[in-house]
Amino acid sequence: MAEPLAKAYTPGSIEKSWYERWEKYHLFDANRAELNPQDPTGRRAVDKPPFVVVIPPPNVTGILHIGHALNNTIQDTYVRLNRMLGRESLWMPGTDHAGIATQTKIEREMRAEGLTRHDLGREKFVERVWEWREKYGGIILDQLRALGCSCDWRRTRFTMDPAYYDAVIEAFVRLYDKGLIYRGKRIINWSPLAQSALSDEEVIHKETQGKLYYFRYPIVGTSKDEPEYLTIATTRPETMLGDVAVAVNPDDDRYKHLVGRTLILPLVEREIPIIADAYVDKEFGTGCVKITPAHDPNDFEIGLRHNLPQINVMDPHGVINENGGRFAGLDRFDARKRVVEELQLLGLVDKIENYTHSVGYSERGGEMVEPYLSDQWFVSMKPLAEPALKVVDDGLVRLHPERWVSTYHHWMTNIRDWCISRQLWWGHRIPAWYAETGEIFVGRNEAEARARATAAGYNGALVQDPDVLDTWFSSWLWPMATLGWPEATPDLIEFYPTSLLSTGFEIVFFWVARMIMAGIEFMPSIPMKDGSPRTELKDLIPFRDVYFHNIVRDLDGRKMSKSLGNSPDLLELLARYGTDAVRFSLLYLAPLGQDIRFAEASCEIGRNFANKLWNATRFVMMKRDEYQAKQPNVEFESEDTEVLNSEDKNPRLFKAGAGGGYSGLKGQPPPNPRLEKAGEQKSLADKWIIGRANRAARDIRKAFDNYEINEATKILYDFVWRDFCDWYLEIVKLQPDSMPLAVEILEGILRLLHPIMPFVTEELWHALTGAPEDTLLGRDDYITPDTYKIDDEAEREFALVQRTIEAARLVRSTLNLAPSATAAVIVQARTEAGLWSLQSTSHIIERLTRASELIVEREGTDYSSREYTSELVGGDARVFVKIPSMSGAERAKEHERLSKELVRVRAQFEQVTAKLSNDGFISRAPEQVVLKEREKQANYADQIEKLEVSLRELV
RNA sequence: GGGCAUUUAGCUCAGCUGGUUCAGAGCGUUCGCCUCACACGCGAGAGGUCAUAGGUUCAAAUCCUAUAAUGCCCA
Repeated sequence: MAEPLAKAYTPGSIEKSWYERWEKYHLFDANRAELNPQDPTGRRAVDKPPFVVVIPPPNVTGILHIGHALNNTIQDTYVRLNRMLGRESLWMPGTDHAGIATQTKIEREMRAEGLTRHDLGREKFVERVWEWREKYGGIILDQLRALGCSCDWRRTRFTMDPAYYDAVIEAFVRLYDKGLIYRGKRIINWSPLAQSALSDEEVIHKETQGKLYYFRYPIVGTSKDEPEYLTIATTRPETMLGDVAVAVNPDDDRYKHLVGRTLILPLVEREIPIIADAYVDKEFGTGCVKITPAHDPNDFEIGLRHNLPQINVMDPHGVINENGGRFAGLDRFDARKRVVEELQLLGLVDKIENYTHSVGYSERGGEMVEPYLSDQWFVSMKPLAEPALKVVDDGLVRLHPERWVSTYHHWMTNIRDWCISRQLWWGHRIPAWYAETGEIFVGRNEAEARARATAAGYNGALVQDPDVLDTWFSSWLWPMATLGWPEATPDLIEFYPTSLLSTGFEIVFFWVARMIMAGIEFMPSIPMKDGSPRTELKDLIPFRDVYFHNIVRDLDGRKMSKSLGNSPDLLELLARYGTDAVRFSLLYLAPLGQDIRFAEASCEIGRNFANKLWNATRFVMMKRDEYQAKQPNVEFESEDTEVLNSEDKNPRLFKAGAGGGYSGLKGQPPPNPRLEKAGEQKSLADKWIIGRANRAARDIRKAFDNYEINEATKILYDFVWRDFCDWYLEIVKLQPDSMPLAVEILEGILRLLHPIMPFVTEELWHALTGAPEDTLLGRDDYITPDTYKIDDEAEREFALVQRTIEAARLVRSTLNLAPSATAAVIVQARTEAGLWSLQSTSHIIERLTRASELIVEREGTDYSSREYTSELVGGDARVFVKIPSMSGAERAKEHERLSKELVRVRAQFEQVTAKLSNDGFISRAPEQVVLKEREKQANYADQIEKLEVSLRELV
């Protein structure tokens, strides 16, 4: 006999010990069948495709926040669900090296010691980063364990692992050799703080209150009747030092005639041309735009079109350089002031207006980003984007929610080249070597670069590019490289493409789109399982389904973030409420495509639910033991039996997938002594709960399939709490022979819940079934619904019983009857079928309405009187409760209640009557609907009559 | 400026394909209860002009149009 359970659920110790056992018995280990026939899990489904998820690699410097908790709970739920469905399930964990974030963190640490990275030198610095990562890099993975994540930890990968490093270099070399990677001078987003380029995606544009300055540039050689100046407008005065032209719109009649003339650039005294370019907006400012190719991306493009020079006036620290003449040495913001001041002295400032415009800031450091001309490496995106767009358009890769497809489409068709070089030391060093001649040789290592140089006839010195690659240039290979790419490893062949990617939509372009491109570009070199070439897009894509999870906000709608300080300490939250509770609560609150408003107290939903489940199990176990003591012929056993495996001998009422499982019940349930219908073995309540259980199981699967995770969670919550606990367990107290069924339903509930609440369900399942320690629910079968057992008729019939009981309770409550007090109850059914339902459950009604005596009969006698008060059960039944000692005050209260009801019913009667007197309705609405309305009308009329009698008699 | 989404009870949100006694759940709140699993609980109640204005329809929380507010993405 099992140990009695504690009165309340305390998660702490249970969680730790179960996680250890799951690892001990290899629950999380995914294995390739043909490679490992002696699989320790002893369960292999070669006939089903594997289920694979790669974790969005958390940043090594990070700690788990609430958004991670949600995303990883979603992944774990799907992985565990599919594992229980018998698919070989792999959840690949790992972290990325987060170039900028990590380097910044270490440098900050060093600053405290008075050191810079240059004091250490590149090699020593990188060594120090590695030391840091050995020490702290695993923290976030341990936190994922605390969350219950069932990752295959043996396979944990890091983007700087030697093999992964090589994969990144391999990808670079292949793209370079194909001509898809090039080096060039471009305007990039420069962070003066990080001293590095940032990709477009790392820059956040914010509306910023600035000024619009109007400057006059003197025109060269003006005649008397011409204006002396051309006035331009700019938000960044300091860049005028690098101006090389002023552009006007070719259709602008105001300036048409000036095109081809020249201006004197004030302060610098450089003569620059007036050009015409369609880019210029006639309406903006004065219609004249200064052109600074080295400091503005649009100007850069115009400069190229017009063969203009590029004059860079700033150094990497944002300080004006020698090209700025006497302004050299000034910080960019000081230079701005000085330029304006000097122009004012010259009388060349026309006006200065307040102006709100969009300015780029670094996502990471928050500093203002400088558009900056420099030598960088780029990936040509157009050729990669095309097929990556197609696979989403064609539905080979499905996005959830689907509306992201159009956003994806828009981005992919307007894609710009990807700047992949970063001026950092921590990361994958660009495998390019420069010759003294200026030639570039790219190779997988120095030897290869040297060989290529030699082949090209160069034998001099080679110097490697000092820069590293963008972190995303490594993580875009994540689904492939974690499985072994570029080698055709068995893992890669078995588990690629993966099944599901769950991530936040804010990185759809950083990461999701690029992984799709990488898969299509690089996977053709990996053969299929049967050795044939991999050619079809469906085999090249990195994943089938992409789920964009919700953003977690606080109750004020602000995004939870470290900087705002509104994000709860997750580990503390897990400790306080229990991991299962937090997981359940997050999923319960997470509708598809909507943000979550989360407060710590939201975790009470899950905590209370876990406790409810715990107590339901505790109760069922107690009752089962009692029942067993009285029914020695029915054995509850912990061992699985062949009987349960055979559908013919014992069709289970609510059954786990393929293998049966542990209901703790051996043999057939005994015949139920309360037979309601000839030939029927099960009571109405039994048929009802079986139907409800199978309905829930069906709807849950459907919800999971549609990524309506919160829907699945709600169905479970309602079924367990409302149907099973509120009703069925109360009934089991009254019909003990339903005990075996209750055990079976509960056992199924634990299975259904396990992917969401793995700890408590595993614990309770073992307590309930007595399964041995190494037999894990997490590896057992999920519930396969039998839709034919969904019993609409039983649900209708039982609903009448429920509503009848509720009606009686309402009367009792209105009259302040203590729960312990009993009263005589008369239940009248309107139809024969209703009568049967109510009679067959009279033992239930009697108890749950606290009836001292109960009469169930057909409608007829109206008992309304000073002793009897009544409540209508819709139009289907009526309940009388006998209160012989009703006081005047109580009668008044009851009178008020019934009067209100009468008002309500009359209003409904009016409404239906109005509808039915509408000729349009009668003639155009479907016959069924009209009939139903007529029925309603008759019903309401009847109810009105009854209420009127009741009210009269009550006085 | 372009696009997407949201607006239903005090709060957080369901309500799918127009018609189910359609206006719901949880939290909060009010009343009564330690009713032999659970006070992290049980029973009962109060509480909403479904953002606004039009339209389609026999019939609109639901479909269409416009407007407003809020949020996000892109420029």
